[in-house]
Amino acid sequence: MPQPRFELPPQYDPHAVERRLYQRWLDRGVFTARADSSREPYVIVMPPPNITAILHTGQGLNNVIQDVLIRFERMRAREAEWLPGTDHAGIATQNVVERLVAKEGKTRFDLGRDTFVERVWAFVRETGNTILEQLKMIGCSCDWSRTRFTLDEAYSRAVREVFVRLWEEGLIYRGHRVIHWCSHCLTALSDEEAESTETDGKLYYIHYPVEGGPQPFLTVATTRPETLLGDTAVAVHPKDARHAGFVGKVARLPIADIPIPIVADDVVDPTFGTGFVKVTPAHDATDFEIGLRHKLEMPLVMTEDGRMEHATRVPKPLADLDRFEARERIVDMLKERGLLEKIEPHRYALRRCYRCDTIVEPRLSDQWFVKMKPLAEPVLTAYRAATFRIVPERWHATFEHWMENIRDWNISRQLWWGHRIPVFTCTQCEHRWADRKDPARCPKCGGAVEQDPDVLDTWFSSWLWPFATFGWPERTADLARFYPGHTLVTAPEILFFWVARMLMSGYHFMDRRLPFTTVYLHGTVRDTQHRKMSKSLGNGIDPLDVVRLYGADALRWTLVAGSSLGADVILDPSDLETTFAPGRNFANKLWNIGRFILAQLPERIRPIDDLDPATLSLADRWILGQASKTVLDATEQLESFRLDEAAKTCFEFAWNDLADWYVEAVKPRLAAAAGAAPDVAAAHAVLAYCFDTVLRLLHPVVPFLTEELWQMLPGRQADDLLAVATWPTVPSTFPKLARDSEFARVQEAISKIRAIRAEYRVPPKTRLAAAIKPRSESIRAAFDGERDTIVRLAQLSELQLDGGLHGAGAHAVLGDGSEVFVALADAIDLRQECQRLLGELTRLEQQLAALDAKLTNKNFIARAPAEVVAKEREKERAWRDQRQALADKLKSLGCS
RNA sequence: GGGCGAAUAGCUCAGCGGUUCAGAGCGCCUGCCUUACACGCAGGAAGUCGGGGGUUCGAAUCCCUCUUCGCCCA
Repeated sequence: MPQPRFELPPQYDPHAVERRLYQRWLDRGVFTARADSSREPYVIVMPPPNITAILHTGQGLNNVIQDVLIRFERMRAREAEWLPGTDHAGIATQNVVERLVAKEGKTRFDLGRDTFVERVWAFVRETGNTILEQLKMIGCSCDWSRTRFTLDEAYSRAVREVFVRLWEEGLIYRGHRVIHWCSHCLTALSDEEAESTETDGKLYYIHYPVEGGPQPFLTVATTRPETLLGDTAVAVHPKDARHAGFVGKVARLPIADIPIPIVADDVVDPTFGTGFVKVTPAHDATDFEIGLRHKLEMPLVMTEDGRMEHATRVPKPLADLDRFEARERIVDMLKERGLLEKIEPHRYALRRCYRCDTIVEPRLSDQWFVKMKPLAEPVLTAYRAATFRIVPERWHATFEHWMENIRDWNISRQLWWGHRIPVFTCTQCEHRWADRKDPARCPKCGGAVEQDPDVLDTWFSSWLWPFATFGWPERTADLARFYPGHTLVTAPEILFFWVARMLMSGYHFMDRRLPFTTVYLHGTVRDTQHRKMSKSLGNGIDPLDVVRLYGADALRWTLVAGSSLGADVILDPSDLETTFAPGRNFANKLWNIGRFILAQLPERIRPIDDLDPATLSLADRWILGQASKTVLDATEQLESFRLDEAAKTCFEFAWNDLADWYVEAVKPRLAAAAGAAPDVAAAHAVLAYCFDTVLRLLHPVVPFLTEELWQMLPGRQADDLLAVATWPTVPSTFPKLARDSEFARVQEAISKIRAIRAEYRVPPKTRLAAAIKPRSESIRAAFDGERDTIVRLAQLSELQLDGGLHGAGAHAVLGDGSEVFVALADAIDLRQECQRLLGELTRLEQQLAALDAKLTNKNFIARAPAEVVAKEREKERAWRDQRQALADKLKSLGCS
């Protein structure tokens, strides 16, 4: 026996290979796309994680999916660009650093704006690359040479350019209206950032005394009693007959004791509460509209940090109280005055800050807005014209609905960390304009200028990600080459925040070219109770723990194979062992398949298409056919984003076909390989080809393990890398090799014999004599050709193909009617044997009865497609053969 | 209140009109350390495909409805 070329440990050790291989890929620059390449580009831009983020499983899933796609296309000879980067995350980052500053007993106001911002920069410089480094640990093949940050100088120029252009186009305006305000972050939020959650709250019914009305008081219902201090009217629906007599009268606001008008307005929902609605224009968006229509006062009765404050409206005991304390106090005061009718439980949507979870307060203020309709409409049209698509398709309605009902975007944030809004105001002539450069003087009067103190919403920079990252507004080679991109992979949570806006900015600023052709929305990672994994719930899984325990490939495999297109991924944080066993087990299996095959292969292997088909066994032809099918299926599945199916297709080929059957079947041939018989050369060539092929197919999902094994295949050059090897295709010679499916008969015969052995408890090492009586001469040839395989895999001492064996034994019938006999002598129990065969016969007769009913049904014959009918007839023939064979067996055994 | 999705083996999920179609992985049972792998091999048990109604020659698969759960938008 020749010396094996490798001595490999029986268990795959991911840690030994991952770091080394990743470094090798980096050194060879295989992740770096070239703008001057002649290859067709394939571009993915990574959803930039927050600069402060550390990797969680959801991002792991997101990035592994992207990596599978980019590696697949890279192997398909596309110029693959996967652009990584981070997002400055205004609110989140500022919050993190504020907490650090707080530990020193200070606030950002103590430090002052410039010092604080410098502090954030220092923090970002120190920790900002954490998550990108973590992506390397899980194998992500990003083009690190093009890593971007939304506050990079060049990127900031793009943000400013976009702002100024929109300003010039009249799409940016100053709005005086009620916005969502976070009293913790002290900033305005967009509609999307104020997340609404169903909440169990209370509905308070409050009496407002009325002067000269039909009754001495009216009753309003509210969820926020403390806001009544800001009421400037009570409204009813104009057609509400119950309350018509009140309109035009004056109510007295409880506690504040201020007269307010009773008005009629269409927006009042007469079915809500009592039909009377308190109107608080400065603290409710709907009430603000009512206020405008009725020219009401709009007093703010709260401070920016959520405390009650107003010179005349907020009385002493309430002044300076937090809004929720004030609510309790006001309720008490109303009770004392007999003005609280009742409190009812009430379920309603409450908005919370998406960064700090504080309950958002609607608040009247001045903010910068972007007019969205002109940006959204062309994208909607393009979408309807199928210029790009969303997968899975079910997001269609959600996307359209949001785009159709798009609302203007509040882009100012009262923060310090971010892109300062480039709007300048002259302190003398009050001229106001947006500028690409910081102006020293007012261009109109030469007066001193002041810049708007606010910064832009972070999403106002990330919506430019697909082109600002490539150098826009400069006309760079990168931009020409890598815009527009192809696939955007993200979670549905940010479909509106980010995806829709990128589509709009891309269309608007990049000559009506959308930034990608496909938006792939994947699922959410949840625990076994279907709760989203989160830091606050403590139900997260640290992907790097998984890497340490089981390796990056096991993590990747579990995530990819475990999530079908767009479906949520359920993982058990309390049992990593069970959760990631499939990935670890498969990695180890593949390792061991390699361990065996690599030990068998000589230095020189015949190329697969050099083989003379005449020298191929049935098993050879079968496995090559399975390989072809696997290549075609896996490719098609990856192309249509069904990554889990692609993974499983390869899994089944590697494990069920190659390892369980082919490798076992060729062992005798390999063992007998003293000389260089053509038979052995063929086995080597087929093994090498199949293993090489499946490594290529699996590389996008489990890159480390496959690269490591692939390096060891014979004939590798020193600088060959699987990461840039070509994607398999089916050789043109294969169809005529692969046509034969007769190996399935051999498998079935072996399985039947094994089942008999198990049933009669034959010890594994005991070899039995067996006979097969083939149904036809061609079937006989198949069994004859794989005689050694059957003998080996069924643990036989001999195999006769002409029914030569008689006596006590067990019987079985194959699908095609061929008969199997296993000699068991004393071990046989005739009653058991009869029962078993009778059971099979009964099952078969039931199936046949159902089939007969189908075939005698005139409607079926008439209406079902001819090929379906033909297939059923064929099936019936085979089953009748089986039944006949079984009946004969029963008769010959004397069963009754 | 409107929209979307899910409900299939103990668990996590595939299958979404016709192939013995009721499947996979994990778990479970039986037997095996058969010189690639016990993270393995062989054999096996296990589900009236959430309930009801309909369309069809034929329904886990399409339609309606109900129940439960989840998500999004008011």
